[in-house]
Amino acid sequence: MTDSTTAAEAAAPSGQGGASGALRIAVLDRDSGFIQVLGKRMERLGWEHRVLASPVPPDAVVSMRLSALVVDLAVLGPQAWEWLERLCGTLPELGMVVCTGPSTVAQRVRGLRLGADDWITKPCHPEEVIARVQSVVRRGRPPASRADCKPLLAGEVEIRADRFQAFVGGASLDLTRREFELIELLAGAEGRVLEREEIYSRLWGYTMVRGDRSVDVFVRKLRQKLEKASPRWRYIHTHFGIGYRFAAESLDPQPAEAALSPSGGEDWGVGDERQLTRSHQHRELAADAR
Amino acid sequence: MTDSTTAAEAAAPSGQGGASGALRIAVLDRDSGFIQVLGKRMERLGWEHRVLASPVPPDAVVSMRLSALVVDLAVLGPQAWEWLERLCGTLPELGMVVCTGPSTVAQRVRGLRLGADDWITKPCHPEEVIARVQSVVRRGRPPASRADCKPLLAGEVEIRADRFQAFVGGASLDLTRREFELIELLAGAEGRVLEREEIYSRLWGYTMVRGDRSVDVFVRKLRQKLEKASPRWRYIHTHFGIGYRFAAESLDPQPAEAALSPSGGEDWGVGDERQLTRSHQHRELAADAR
DNA sequence: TTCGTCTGTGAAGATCCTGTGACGTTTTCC
DNA sequence: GGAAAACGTCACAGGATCTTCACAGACGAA
Repeated sequence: MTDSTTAAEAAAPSGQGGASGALRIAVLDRDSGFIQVLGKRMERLGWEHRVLASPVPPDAVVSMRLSALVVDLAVLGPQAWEWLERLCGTLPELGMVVCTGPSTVAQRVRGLRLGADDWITKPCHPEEVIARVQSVVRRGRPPASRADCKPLLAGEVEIRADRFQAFVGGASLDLTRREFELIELLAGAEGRVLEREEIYSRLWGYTMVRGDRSVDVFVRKLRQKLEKASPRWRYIHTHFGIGYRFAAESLDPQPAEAALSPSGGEDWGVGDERQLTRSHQHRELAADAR
Repeated sequence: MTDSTTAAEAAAPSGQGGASGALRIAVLDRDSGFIQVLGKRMERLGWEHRVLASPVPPDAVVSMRLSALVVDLAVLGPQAWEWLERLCGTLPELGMVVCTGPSTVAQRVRGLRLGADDWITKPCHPEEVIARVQSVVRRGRPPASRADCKPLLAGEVEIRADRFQAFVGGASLDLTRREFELIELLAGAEGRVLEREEIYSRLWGYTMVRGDRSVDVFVRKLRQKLEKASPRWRYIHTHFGIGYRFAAESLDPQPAEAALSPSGGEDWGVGDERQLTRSHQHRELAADAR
């Protein structure tokens, strides 16, 4: 391989750089002086970084779980645009900073339109590159730190982002990281149907390839644990051909509504929902219960 | 106020530009030539934009619900940095693009660190500004889910894109994916007649072969479910030899029009419609009433 | 009114989708 | 270094959904 790595991997919570300040950056360039200076600077910041000397297939980039990629288009040769487009298409979350020699307005516009997040013209000061990378990464990341959001409640389940866990009656569901991310995502969108592709791209950070069953498998695992801990409720509902929807629904006839009603938030009439999905429920429950 | 506005306000759903491509942009600059060219370009893109000629207090910016702000620091004078910092602190979601005259690396780094999302050096090409604004907004905005579009209302039916479902009186119609796509398409074009070929190509993604009955079959399924859930209304109207038209029409004598009229919103001349389809309607009602 | 064409309808078969258990690989923790 | 846990992939079975077909009824032009 044409790369070198530094620093310990940093349990990147969601496929992207960690919640702390530590980033994973790759630099695709051949200008050894530039690389060296930049590398030193990043090291001082505690960023993981690796240098790539030759074009890397998008798939390989995916597996690097980067926060951002700094790339000199010159290294890519004639297929630069195609490469850029493919990569940005695959990893929309990845911060893509083009740092390359003199260019025309048209080229810069093209690059930005294809998905690049910033374009720096060489020669440039490494500090500016750093600042722009930070800017790009900062922007791509949701501002809220997970610590300070209050726990989500749904049915008997309590989802606590600060602990990466869900609880039922105080007992942990013992969710793995992926399982937790999934329930957090679903519950955060309570009521809405999330498409598989969306779930996948938000959890894994890149676009799902057709036929991938990972989401389904994790939904099953989640359901199993939820079912075991809270057997009288159904939480995850399948929408055939689309994806999944999270909504706590009691299996008991009419469980005193008030007692366990979910978070107050802006829900569009959960009451409705209860009734209106009657027929729906049958199907879903039938499906769920099997 | 020192600003001029174009375009009607457009209930920007979530503080960011709408789910479509329409953005709300403000330009804080005094270079009239630059402003004009940029304005023209944005207009062509259908963006709402306003020009600010003097520093605006952050609170005022908040109320503008912008997607992005393009600012020339020169206009801000000596308090530029403080202003920038305050604004970025207040509105981390706002895309902040600095577009200003020659600067030092230190200045650019400082600006980016304070929260600017991009920094363009004048003189620059308006197209590049546009592209960079797009890039900044694209990055800041979650991949644009269909979640935040408000439900469509027609007669007794409520179509909710976030749930991939239609509801009547709170009860789900239990539409399959295709059925939902169809009702969404038809209702989205309420009043207009959609040709089979168009429906087909928009739903299936490729052109319909002559003799294909798929559209008809799905219209029937939809009608069945609508009829069952909302028997006193007709929604889908056949236009012989052409295609279908969606319009909620009550079968009750004259149900005080106002009481049950559909969503208030921007109407595409319902009045017209009523008249011009007069002859048509006879036919339709006859057909429908069977 | 008559005929050719278009649309509504029900049903059957093909197709696609999801739930599930199992297995090999990678990561984490001793 | 080794065991355990977590992860990702696969194949299969059962369902849900889609597509196609044939026929009957409706429509429009002559």
